Amino acid sequence: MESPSCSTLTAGPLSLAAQTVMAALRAQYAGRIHRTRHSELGTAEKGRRFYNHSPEMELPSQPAISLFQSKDNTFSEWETDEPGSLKLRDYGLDGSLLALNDNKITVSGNHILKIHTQSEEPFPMKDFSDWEDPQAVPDAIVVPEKQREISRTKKNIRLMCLSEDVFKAERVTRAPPRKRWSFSHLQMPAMSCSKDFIEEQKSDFGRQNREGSSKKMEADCFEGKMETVEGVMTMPKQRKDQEVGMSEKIQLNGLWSEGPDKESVVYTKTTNHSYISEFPKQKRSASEIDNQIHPEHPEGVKERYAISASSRLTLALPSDARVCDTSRLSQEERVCVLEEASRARALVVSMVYQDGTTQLDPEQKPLPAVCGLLVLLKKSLESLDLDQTGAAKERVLLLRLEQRPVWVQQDSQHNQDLFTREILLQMVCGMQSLVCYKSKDLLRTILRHFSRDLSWKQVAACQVLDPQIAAWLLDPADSAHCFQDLLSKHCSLPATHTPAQPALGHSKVRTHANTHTLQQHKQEGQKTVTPVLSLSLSAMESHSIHVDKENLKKTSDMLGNKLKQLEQEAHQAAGQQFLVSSSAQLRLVLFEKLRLHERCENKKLPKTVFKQQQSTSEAALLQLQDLHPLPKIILEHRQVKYPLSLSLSQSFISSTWNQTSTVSGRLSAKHPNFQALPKLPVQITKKQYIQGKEEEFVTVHPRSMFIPQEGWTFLSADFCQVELRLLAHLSSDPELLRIFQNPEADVFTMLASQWWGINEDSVSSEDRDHAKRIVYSVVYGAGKKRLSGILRVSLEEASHFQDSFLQTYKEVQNFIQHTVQHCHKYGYVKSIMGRRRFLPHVHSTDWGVRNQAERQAVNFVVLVAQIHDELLFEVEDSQVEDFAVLVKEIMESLEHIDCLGVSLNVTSWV
DNA sequence: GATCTGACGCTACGG
DNA sequence: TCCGTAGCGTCA
Repeated sequence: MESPSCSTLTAGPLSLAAQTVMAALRAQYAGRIHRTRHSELGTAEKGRRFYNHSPEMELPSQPAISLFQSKDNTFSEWETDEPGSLKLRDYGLDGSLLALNDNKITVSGNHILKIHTQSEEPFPMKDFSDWEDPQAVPDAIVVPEKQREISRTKKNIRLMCLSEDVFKAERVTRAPPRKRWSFSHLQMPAMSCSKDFIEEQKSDFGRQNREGSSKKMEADCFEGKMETVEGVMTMPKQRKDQEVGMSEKIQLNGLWSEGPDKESVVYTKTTNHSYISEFPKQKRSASEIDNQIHPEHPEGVKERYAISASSRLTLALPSDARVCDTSRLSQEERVCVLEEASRARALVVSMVYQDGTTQLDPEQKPLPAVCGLLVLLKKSLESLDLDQTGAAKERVLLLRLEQRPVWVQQDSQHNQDLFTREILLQMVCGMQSLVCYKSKDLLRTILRHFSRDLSWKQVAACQVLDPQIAAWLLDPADSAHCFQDLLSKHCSLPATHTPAQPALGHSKVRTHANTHTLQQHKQEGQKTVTPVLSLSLSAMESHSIHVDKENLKKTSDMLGNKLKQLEQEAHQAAGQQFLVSSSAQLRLVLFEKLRLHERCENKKLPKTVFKQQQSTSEAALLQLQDLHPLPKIILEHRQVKYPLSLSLSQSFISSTWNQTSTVSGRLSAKHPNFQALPKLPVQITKKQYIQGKEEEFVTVHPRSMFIPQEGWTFLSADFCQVELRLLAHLSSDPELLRIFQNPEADVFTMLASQWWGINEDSVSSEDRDHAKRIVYSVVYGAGKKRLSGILRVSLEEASHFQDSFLQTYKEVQNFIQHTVQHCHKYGYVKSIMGRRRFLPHVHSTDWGVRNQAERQAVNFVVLVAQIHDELLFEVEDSQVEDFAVLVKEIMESLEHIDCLGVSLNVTSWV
């Protein structure tokens, strides 16, 4: 409100453009695909699902081949089941199907070729007999000549040459998305089969077949919903001499003891006929439920392939005149549509998932596979009549993102794919704005879809406008959970936009800003970051980092041993058995059995936050460690335990980055949280019980578990003490500024050396880290008690340190006071980049609550770093030097923003 | 009886 | 009575 950019934006009513964009999204939301709920299905449909095919349906070659390929979340096509056959699937890091055990499989990159044998045996033993040794699998795979031929003529399909590229079990174990069992290092995917299907096979299907009926059935195998199936197979209690193929072998290997899930597929072998299994009883996925029976029988093989998820999707689409299924357009019409797209002012997009939901629906826990995009071609940003009469004028395109086997594609289908590409390129490389809720997911999908033909660099100029981010910018603390929330929160009709609702106004304003050009975005720094960032994030998520599995195995074994040893020591010291990792049990031992707290009355031991019990935290144990050997053992145990708990089971990992989850404007990462990997190496004493041997120290670097690909190098660059520099700038404290004038100086090292009275050179990284924490805690208002706890000094000393710190840096204190005052006055604080945080609690009458808000205020203003201060790149060896210089230049150039009073120093190393 | 779930405690990380 | 992220483990 006080800044010029804001006042111009907030003063006026909601702009037409903003309203239009939101209306567009709302209209799209209204036109979402209807789903049939589970409860709406007749009971007869609940247990089975099948599709009808014409009798003349033939597979393209003998033996039949089907290609499974998906770069989205899961695979998109399911092949007709042979009677009673069972399928084991596995999914890759990106959710793509890696393997399907139906008799014989082979894997190549993202492509899966499945080869049916015409065997009568559902599970010919020979095919799986070698799976115990994954290396031997290729021998079991037969690739007929004919299929090799196909692979050679159709460039899109790469058939892995078995003799050259050995099928390794590791390929199968790559990045299991969810829980699964392990089979030595081969992890088992899940199996699915429908009981009803089998039974129908026996009765209906068999009879009809004999009668020459045109019906042929296909089992629904929980398409695209692995989690319902995965890890849910219960194994038969049969004799092992009854051949049940691979699954049985697993059981024989004792792996299923880990706990089959009763609720899911139960698999049994009966003596007289085939296998019986049941559907999961509860966890029916939306896609199972939504799959509709196709009302018409498509004819012929090529059509047969068209009955995939997206065609079912089309059937489920409401008869919305605006939706234009691009697959049904003629070539001429496509040209027209392309024209129209290029003329559009903005493209409003949302992804359609395989179960018929879209990005605008509430998010499901496991995201279904993407099978299409809805693209609204906005002709103008001014028209507001979208919901009413003008609705039909603006086209909504439905683009399918599935991939079909090349050999079943007709020319028209091929053309359609080209067309889809064209539109997508228009979207990401074109001049018009791209509006998308959760744009990161969209960009990631597109990048994956075109993994070979499109680099993230090509879409770098893409102008994505994301309402989710816009809403978050307005009120980071209260982010809407789904699009509908967002709509109801910010986008009620313009009439509700009253001056009494400043927050509402803001959101619309931001949306407004989003619909405008980047120049306007530049008025507030964060807006320029927004679109670019979601692109970067999607690129980051598409990239995975290798895990050094050998190293990992070695160290985790070592840590495991150490852990056991420490456990024993702890039990000895305590004089009883107890669960070392349980803080509750430890509390009993420390404070009820040993009563250690009574022996340190002069020190106040920390309490737990909620229950005000004796804490067993590090701070508490440190105070107790001189009284008894146990605390020390526990401390070491925890030190060892943590890195072990982070053990990864994958060869490649890639985090999910969330831009909108934090109130502070930073990024957060999940699965794994790369940001929280221990930075410092952990030193572990490896005691040798063999006489005459010295104690051995082993250092574990958790971050060394990640290795660059061959020929590439990690390049890390970070800002030096951004926050403290920022504090210096904000407070204009002469002392602090003086320190930063020396580019070589490391503040924390200096402080540490002063504090402990040692030479700067002998300050260890731990000392430095310690000093860092102290400085920040003092600056951000830690109490004297807290400080004495951190420093392990008396209250007086801590108090003295605090006073002297604030005396030395007087302006810092002024700055803190000023910030608090500002917060009291306006109810919010603003960071250097213009981001606001509202802190209603500053007006609280509760002293504690108010103080907390005040601390948060100070913290927030300085917590400006949008991203953490370190950037990690994976760079080709040959370019490392040049790249390092470039990165340093770019990062240091940021100091010009807002005429920062201090220079930003960037260090980089390889 | 096995399994799931949410609250809580603690520990990393970042600043 | 520094703050704010994620993640793991225990326990009811």
